[in-house]
Amino acid sequence: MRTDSRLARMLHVLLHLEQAKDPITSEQIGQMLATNPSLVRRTMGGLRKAGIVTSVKGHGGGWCLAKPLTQITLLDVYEALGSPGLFALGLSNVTSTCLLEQSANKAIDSALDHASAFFRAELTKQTVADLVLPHAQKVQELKDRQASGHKPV
Amino acid sequence: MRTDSRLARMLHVLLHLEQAKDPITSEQIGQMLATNPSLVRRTMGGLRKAGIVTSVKGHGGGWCLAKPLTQITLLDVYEALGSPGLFALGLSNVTSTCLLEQSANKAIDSALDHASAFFRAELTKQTVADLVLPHAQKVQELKDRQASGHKPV
DNA sequence: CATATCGTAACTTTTTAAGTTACAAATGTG
DNA sequence: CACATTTGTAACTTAAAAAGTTACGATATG
Repeated sequence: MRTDSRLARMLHVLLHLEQAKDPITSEQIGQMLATNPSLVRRTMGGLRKAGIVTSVKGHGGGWCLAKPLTQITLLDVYEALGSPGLFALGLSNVTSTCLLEQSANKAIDSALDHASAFFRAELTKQTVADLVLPHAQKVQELKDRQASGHKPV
Repeated sequence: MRTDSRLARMLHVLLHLEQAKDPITSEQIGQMLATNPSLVRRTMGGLRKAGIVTSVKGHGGGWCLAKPLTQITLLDVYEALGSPGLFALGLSNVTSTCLLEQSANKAIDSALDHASAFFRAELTKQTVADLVLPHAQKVQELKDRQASGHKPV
C-alpha cells in the first residue's frame, strides 16, 4: 500500500487550526491536504475521540482545537490515529515450530520493539507547538537583523 | 502491501545453510519458507550479489554460505536485500510550499531518521551466528544439569 | 542427451491506506 | 418551517509494493 501519511497530515492540520479563529470545514482542510472532505472527516474523527479537536455540525460548523498545541504531543496525535503499525518490515511465519525460524523472528522482533520504543520517545519529546519553533526563530532573527540596520547576506 | 518478511526469512535460511554440508536447493528452501523456489531464487539473489551466499547451477547444485555466520551482521543481510523501506509511516506532500506542512514533515522525517539509525545500529550489533546463542546456551545448561545429576524442574 | 537446478522476466494476488460516493443527521439562516 | 451547510458514517474502488506464480532459457552433472 502507500505509506501512511496520516500523522504528517494531522500535524499539518493542527498547525493551521491554531491560526484560525473560526472553525475550519472539512472542505477547506481537504484543499490543504489535496484530498476530499470525507477522508478528512474519517481521519480527524480519531482526533476528536481523543479530545484533541472538536467538531461542530451545520452552518458555520467545522473543526477547532480542543486545547492549546503546547498540550498536545506528537505521540498524542499518533495514538489518536490508533497507533498504526510503524514498520513495513515484519516477521516470517510466527506459528512455525522451527527453532531456527523462531530465533530469527525473535531477533527481528526485538530490534523492531526497541526501534518502536525509540520512535515513540521521539514523539513524546515534542509538542505540536514545538514544530514551528524553528520557523518562529528564523522570523525573529530576520526582524532582529532589520532592526539593527544590518543588511541580509 | 504485506509486511516485508524477507529479512526474517533470509536469517532463517542462513541458519539452516550453516547446518548443511551440501548445497541446499531453492526447492528445499521453498519448503522451509512455505513458498516456491522462484521467489527463493529472487530473494536470495540479493545475498549472492552481496557475497553472503554462493549458488551452484545444475545437478547437485543449490545454495551455500560464502563465509561463516560470525562474519555476517544482520545489517549485511538487510542491505543485501536492498535496504528496503523500514517504515509504513511517511510524510505528506513533500513538494508543498506551505511552511506549516514543511514543519510537520520535517519533524516526522527527523524522528524517522533517528529511529532508522537506531534500528540499523541494532542490526549491526549482532551477527547471524549470535541469533542462536540463546538456544545454544539453553542446550548447554540442560547438559550441565544432566551431567551434575540434578533433575530438571 | 536427459535431468537437475539456477537466473530472470512477466504476470497475478494480496493487503491496507487512500480515495470516492452516497446519504442520514444535525445545525444555523431566512 | 423550509433550506442550505456541514459533520458522521458506511460501502465501495484505487493504488502501490511484496508475495506468489508461471514460464523458459542457461548451465552443470551423469
